[in-house]
Amino acid sequence: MASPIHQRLREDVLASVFAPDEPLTEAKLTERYGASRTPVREALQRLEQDGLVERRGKAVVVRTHSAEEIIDIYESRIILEQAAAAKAAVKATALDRQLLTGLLAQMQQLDPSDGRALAETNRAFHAQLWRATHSPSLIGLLERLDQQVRRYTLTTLTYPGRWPVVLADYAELLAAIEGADPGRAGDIAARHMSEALAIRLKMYAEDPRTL
Amino acid sequence: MASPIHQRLREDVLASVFAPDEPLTEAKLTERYGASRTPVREALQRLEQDGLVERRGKAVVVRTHSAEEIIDIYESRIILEQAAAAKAAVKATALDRQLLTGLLAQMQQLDPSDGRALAETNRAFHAQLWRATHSPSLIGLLERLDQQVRRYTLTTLTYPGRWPVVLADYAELLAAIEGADPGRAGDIAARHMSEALAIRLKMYAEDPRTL
DNA sequence: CGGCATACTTATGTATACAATCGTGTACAG
DNA sequence: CTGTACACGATTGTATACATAAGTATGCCG
Repeated sequence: MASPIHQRLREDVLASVFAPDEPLTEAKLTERYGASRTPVREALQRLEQDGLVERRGKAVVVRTHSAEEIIDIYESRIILEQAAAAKAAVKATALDRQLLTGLLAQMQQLDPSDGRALAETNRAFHAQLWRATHSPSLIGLLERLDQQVRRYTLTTLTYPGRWPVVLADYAELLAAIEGADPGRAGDIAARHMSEALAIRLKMYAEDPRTL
Repeated sequence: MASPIHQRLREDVLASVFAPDEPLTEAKLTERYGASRTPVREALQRLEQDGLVERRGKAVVVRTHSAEEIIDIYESRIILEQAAAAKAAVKATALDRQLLTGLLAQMQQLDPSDGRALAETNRAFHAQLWRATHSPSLIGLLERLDQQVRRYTLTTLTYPGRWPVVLADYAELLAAIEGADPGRAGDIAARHMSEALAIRLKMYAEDPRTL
């Protein structure tokens, strides 16, 4: 499986290639990706199940989220990230810790204005933290939630003054994991995600279009 | 959408109609459900994404879980059920509480040996509790986890002495929700699910085939 | 002039034909 | 007798033709 057009369409949706109300007709995608309707339909179905697109009437459009929905997803994610951090503190192997340390070092050398690089490495750090739980179900749930808001997450990292705090949080989190302290690791993760939500809310209040 | 054969196939998989290593060939399903390959393939893909079937080499088979995997899923579910109960204590409407009360009353009048009825109403109770959170993301995550182990959950409820404890837990949980006490509601839910996991582990130790 | 019915256009839902691939069995060689 | 290579069969992946239904525009009637 893992049809190439499935991934290409996903990337395009996440990269906001399509307007929020632009109908993703099978004919259009067929031409765009040079495949027939069958694999296109398959890709659309998968993205629909992932919550990245939705059927509106007959047409399929990229799914947008209201402010309430994004808050809701964030709140669920706070819970899962807390649980993941706590579990990682118990289950992480030496390799996991090494990889996390390396990623943090990488992040510390980035240009804080390069939003794209920030988002990319930040995501890699989170993904590695999830893997460090060695819990397939947790990883699956977190990936699912992350995907649904990935189109929006770029913005919080470039919020004035945010990036240094992120780095400090991660350093503290790693220390808690090194110390095998699940309670502290969970608290840090929960606080970190709560702050991210708070920033998002503030940004929304300042300019509702940032959604 | 909501193809009827998708639901039928799902029900059959959950009802263990197919052997764990029986290949679900499209030809066979085509004949069984009287549809062509296209909708059958669609159904298979959806079930695959739901984690109910998996591709083994070329064939698709119903997914089985090792003891470790089931424990892992339970542990994630403990976290989510705790969060859901806590949130329900805050967000539940009068209607939600009424529905939960009604379901509990129903459960108290069931024959404790009728495993099928127990499982059914128990599931309805959980589902209503999830809805009482009014959190689409939480509901989605819990539904996802539940589906993956639904084939196994029947058994814990009929474990000797378990059912009365379940009813007592639910009554206590409802009281916490009525009292709008999220901490207590979460604790009860977490304890309840932990006990369910413990029972499953005990059953597995007594007879590994119960998986 | 406005609303509703109806025909038409366009997109999706379904079936089937064709292509490619994977697994398997068999035959041959070492 | 065993390991490997090759060929065949079965099953899935892809393309396309056909059926159906939803959305839309137009024209007629009120």
